[in-house]
Amino acid sequence: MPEKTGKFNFPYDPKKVEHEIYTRWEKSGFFNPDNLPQRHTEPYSIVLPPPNVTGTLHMGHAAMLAIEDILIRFERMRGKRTLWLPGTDHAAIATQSKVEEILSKKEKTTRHALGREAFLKRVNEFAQESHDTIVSQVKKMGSSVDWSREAYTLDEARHHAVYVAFKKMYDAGLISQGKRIVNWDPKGQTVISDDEIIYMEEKAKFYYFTYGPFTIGTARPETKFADKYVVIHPDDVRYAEYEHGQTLEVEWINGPITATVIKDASVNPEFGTGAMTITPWHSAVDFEMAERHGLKGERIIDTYGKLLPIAGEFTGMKIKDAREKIVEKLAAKGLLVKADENYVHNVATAERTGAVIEPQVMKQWFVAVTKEFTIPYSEIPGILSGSRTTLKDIMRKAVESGATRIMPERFEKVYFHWIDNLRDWCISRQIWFGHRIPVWYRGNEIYCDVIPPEGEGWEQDPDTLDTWFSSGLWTFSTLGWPEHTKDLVAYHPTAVLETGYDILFFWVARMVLMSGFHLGTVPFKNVYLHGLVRDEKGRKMSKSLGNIIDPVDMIEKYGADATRLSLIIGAAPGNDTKLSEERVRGYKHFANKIWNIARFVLENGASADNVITQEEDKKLIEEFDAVARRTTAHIEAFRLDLAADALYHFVWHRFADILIEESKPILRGDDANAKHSRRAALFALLVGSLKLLHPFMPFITEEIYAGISLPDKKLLMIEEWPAKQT
RNA sequence: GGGCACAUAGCUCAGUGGUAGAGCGUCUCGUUGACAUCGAGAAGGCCAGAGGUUCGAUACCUCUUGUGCCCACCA
Repeated sequence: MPEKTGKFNFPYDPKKVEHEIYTRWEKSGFFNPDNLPQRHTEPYSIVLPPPNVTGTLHMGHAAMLAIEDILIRFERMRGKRTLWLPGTDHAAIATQSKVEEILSKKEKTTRHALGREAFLKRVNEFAQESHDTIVSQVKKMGSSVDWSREAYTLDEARHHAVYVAFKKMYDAGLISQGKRIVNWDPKGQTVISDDEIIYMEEKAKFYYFTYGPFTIGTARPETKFADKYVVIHPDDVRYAEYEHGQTLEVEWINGPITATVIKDASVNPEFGTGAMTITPWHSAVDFEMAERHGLKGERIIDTYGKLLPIAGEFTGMKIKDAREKIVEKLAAKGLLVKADENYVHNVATAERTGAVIEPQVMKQWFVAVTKEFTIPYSEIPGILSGSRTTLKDIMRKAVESGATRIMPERFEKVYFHWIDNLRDWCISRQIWFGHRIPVWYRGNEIYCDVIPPEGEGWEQDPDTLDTWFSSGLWTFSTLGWPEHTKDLVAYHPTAVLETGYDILFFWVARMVLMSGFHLGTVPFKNVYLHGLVRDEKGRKMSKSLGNIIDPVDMIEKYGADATRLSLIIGAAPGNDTKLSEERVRGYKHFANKIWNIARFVLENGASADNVITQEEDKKLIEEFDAVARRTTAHIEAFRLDLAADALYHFVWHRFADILIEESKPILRGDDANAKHSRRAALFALLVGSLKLLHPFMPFITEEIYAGISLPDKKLLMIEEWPAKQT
């Protein structure tokens, strides 16, 4: 009877072993590439997309951690000097609004009541708590990140990098202050960028008013007080009798005004009556039109969404309340022609606060994306060192040239399309949590530098930077830039940036911009975009739907390995994944299967002492080698889903169901040679399978491997990958 | 308005120029020595529709329909 190896007699219990295994890995020091054995030479790096310190990790984060850990563990076993650099993101506006929400709900107070300093203390406390939770969750997933290099977008080193970056771009003339029309969030009391806007479909009333000889259409009567320009298309025959620049006396909301006729080709003659009035201060399109013709605009709405004194009797009213009243007044004056009740349009809302965006003309800081500058050094194909270029050009060429490859490829088109429509990036925010803008004022003097100016009377700009400004530097600020560090030389550009397709523009493009400008290189060679993790019905997971599956719950119940596999198999790059608890449970079964394979093989006396002598056993090894090569090819092609699926199939339905079953009679038979050889084959298959499975299921494979006796055995995480070439 | 995808077994999805695969589910049978967190087997698909290219198309091209997403936004 075969000897019983006690350890394998019990069902596999991930909960018992996972924490201990992670500690073993951490203690080994091998997460840090500096400690890897000599065979690990060629650097390979991934920076972890830093989770926001706004709370806890969700399944999307878990998928990200699983994918990146697979790539890192795979390359580490292949002998690369792997660095996976972790960190967290202060997430400026997201974190600030979260804390403000807590303050208003639980303590009935506001940030203004607390004051800047006290409020920031609260935010930092909150951020610290979130950080600690996130770190523990990252560990639970088995992520082999180098904690010794952990970074935070708001820590000292990153703060320095942000200031240096700002200063350099300021000096190059790419960052400047400008009075332009911006997206004002009246609830958040800050400006936000174009990308932070969500358009919501809304049914509204569309009014037609008499405006002198014209009938004009509008959905926003409350902005019309200062409308002194009536715009028509130059070729519109209905209005041919009116000249561009002609003035007319018209009766309007608060009495007669002088209106000027403007002819502009951007007017759509098909829409409404083909005649409109414009409000340059509160509409981006109107603002541009006004700029074209040198028209004056007036401010009508304040930063709280209330009407200014220009509104006369309506002064101080909220725009929503004022709307009906103004229509009533116009109707009373006989100027209302009709109202269309079924007008559907898209209204811009703020991503964070949900408030309706009120365009305003304000002085803000911008990054110029189409302004030419001389790039001192460039490795980006198509952009020569010392040549004139633009940030937009850098972003385009980086991907166009193939220096950065986006997967799946279809997102490259999306990326180009976005770049073509890109406007200057507004980077100042009127919030407190974040990197304060490194600019100081004294009277008419302005000073920009990494260190504050000397002398009396200087006031620092109260605004902070868009969170994506600091995350744009992430691939190199984490490696010690602006210092010319060893890490920076070895690990930049990084190998892969793996993230959700939803932040392609926010983040990926900004990193390309920043790395291109500051280093003259791309930030990463590959962009791997994963999909969203949805529930089993394909809905987004959300609190209100109550369909959130918590990764920590799944790990507690089924183990990290099963959780990882459920997020990998069936998840092609860029495609959304549907996850259900059933699936996770299914992969727990698979973990148990692996456990029992090991138990069978080891209990039947297989060990490193056996030698393969039989022809059919050699064939088994060949079969395994083919599986190893196929797995390797899939991972190299970033098809982790296919790699994992192929392994799952081989291990369960080939190794367990067929090879082991066929081995039983041999192992119980009388042919000593056959028995010996088959033991060797099963042993080789077991050890090989553990290696192939390790990147996907690191815990159980490491645990089984620990129970096997082998000469020169190391931790499985640094053992050699079975397939040398594909 | 512009663009990008997707449509394959009940469900979730692979796939390839040579008339289809997996997992889960369903059904039947089996099994006290690796594992019931199991095994063997079965049923189940005009590969969305139409046309074209080809000796041959689920796969390549065009159109149609349906679904999802992104961008822009017209007062």
